[in-house]
Amino acid sequence: MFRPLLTLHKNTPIFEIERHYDRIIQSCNTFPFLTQIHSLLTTTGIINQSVHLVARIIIKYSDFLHLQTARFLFDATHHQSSSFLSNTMLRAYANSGFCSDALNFYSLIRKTGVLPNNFTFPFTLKSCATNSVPMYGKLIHSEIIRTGFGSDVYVEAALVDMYAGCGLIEDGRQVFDKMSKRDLVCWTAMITAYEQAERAETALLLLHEMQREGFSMDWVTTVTVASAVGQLGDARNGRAVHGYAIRNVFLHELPVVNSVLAMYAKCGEVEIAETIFDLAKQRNIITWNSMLTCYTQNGLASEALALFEQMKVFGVNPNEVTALILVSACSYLGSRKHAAKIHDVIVQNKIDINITLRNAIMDMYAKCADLDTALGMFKEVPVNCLDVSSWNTLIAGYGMHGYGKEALKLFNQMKDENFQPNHITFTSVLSACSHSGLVNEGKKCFAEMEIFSVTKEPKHFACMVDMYGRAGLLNEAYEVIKDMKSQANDEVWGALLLACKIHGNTNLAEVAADNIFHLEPQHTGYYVLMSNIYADSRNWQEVGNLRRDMKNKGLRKPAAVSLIEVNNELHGFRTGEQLDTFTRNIYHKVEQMVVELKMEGYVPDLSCVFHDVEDEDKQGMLNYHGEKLALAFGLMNVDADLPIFINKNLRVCSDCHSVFKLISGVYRRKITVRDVNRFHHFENGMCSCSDYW
DNA sequence: ATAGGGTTAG
Repeated sequence: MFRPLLTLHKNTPIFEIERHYDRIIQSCNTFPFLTQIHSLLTTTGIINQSVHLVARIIIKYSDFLHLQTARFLFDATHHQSSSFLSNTMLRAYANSGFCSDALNFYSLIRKTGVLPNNFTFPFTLKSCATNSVPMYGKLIHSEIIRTGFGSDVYVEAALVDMYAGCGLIEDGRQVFDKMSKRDLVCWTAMITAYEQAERAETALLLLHEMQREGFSMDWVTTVTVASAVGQLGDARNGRAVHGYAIRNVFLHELPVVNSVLAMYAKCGEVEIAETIFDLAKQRNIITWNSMLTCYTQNGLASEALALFEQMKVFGVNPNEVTALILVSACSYLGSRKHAAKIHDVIVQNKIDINITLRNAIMDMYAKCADLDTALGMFKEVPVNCLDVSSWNTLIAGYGMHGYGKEALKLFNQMKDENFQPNHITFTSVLSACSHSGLVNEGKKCFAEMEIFSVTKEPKHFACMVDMYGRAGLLNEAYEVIKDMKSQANDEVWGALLLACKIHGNTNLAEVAADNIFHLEPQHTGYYVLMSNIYADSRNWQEVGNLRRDMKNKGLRKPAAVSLIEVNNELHGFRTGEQLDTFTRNIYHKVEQMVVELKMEGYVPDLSCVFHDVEDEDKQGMLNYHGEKLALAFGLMNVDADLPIFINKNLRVCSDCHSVFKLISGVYRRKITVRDVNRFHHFENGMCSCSDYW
């Protein structure tokens, strides 16, 4: 409890009384305690003598997010016309995120004739920035000029930040350029503006300009610069920033640790990120989320989920960002068990499921082959609470499972509900049509893009090429590319290349490959595809040439991983894994499987083996493809009446595809395989993709 | 007796 009033003498000067209560208010840590002090000061009449104490209490109320109580106090005082107290009220609103209240309050005090000063504007501008209300911001800007505060550095920095927050960087830049004297904060504000607008190069150019002017980065600047470098994904530059942070002892600041960690994550330097995480003296939720993101973005979703377990051990509660990261990790893994668990975590921790998170969860279920749950979540939401992404998610979900008709139905329903389809909607619809062989419907949708004034991007053309390719209409596919007004990218040519592989057209394939290798000389997948096409036509010389080409460029086929969940545990299989007793059993099972299938008419597709070896070895290598190992493991361990679900990070090879089809017939098993592009549902010797993928 | 630039997710 605080010292009773009695100990203060009746004649104590007001400044001492102020100092006394000032300390008490500052150290006050509960809301009821604060109201007690408040009423004490009211009954003793002290509050009417001290604007200072009123301000203190207002700020303290806002710390407890009791803005209404703060406002009552403001309205009840006799000092309403003081600029200082109005600024305090404004600050209370602005700093606790009540931005519209702040702006309303600003209008009010302007109307009642309180004079704004150089302190008033930064608070107001901050509210405009976080609220992103450019109209209002510009209005305030003109008032700043009119009232003569246009060349105060604080006000100018706040203006730059306000314009940036409203997405009007150029207006911010104009303010910045006109400044007569710039300090480090202004420079940082401008650099941050570019960084936030994803213009990292410009941000770094401005940084160099700043350094030429003789300023060096402080820790706040370092945070922004690390973000910019992360955007560019340049690991060498990243190490330079990290080094700078170490030399200047900035790593004591948690935001610096977090931004450097996130930077390495974006540069693909998982191990350095891990070291930084391990060595961090303190961690907050952002540190944990950044590390989770690092794993998820670098294809290490299992590590992310394992780290989340750690996080629980440390007693750190997940927030809505954590939820999004975990959901996306699980989408990648395609694990139903984790999907249910993560959904549960979200509910248990009372994380607000806003529409963005809800869409992500629906996407997760779709990618875990659980469309029903996704659809159920969709239907739970009133139509006016959905957004375009909700529709897109479900349309894409149907599409990747090969339910083209349902995807189209949703698309139509979406239009009936007056939602404006965007570029992603059309990508989803077109790819749904293509996955289901709905050529005419696809053509119609493609034409519809103009009606909704959605610009046709390469990815949309790629869908069209894919659609014609699937139908065997290679000329039409080629025409689509020729008709493109913009230049075709590797994605578009890649779709044509795939069509050529499936329909065995080596000549057109060479045209496509030629273009691709010019556009994307580093992309391994296309070399593999083209080399398979040559192998199909028994052109071993060209196969050899391509392989040498790849070797010279230092390209390697990325490691294929197949995941399968058995008894609530996730197992990963890589092609040709080392033999131990565990895998030896599985290899044995595969061989046994192959023998049985051969009796059913299975002929191994040796062209699927990339290596230039004897056919007998090829057969061996084929057998040890990760998805076959996973399947064998599944057959051995999953109950006969349950479906088998395998998730692969690359395309399924055509030999594995035939094996899966045969197994589904001979062993009467339902098998679902998710590859990079889509789902394959195998049943009764057939696949939902109709052998085109 | 008050102020401006800051990190994760999409």
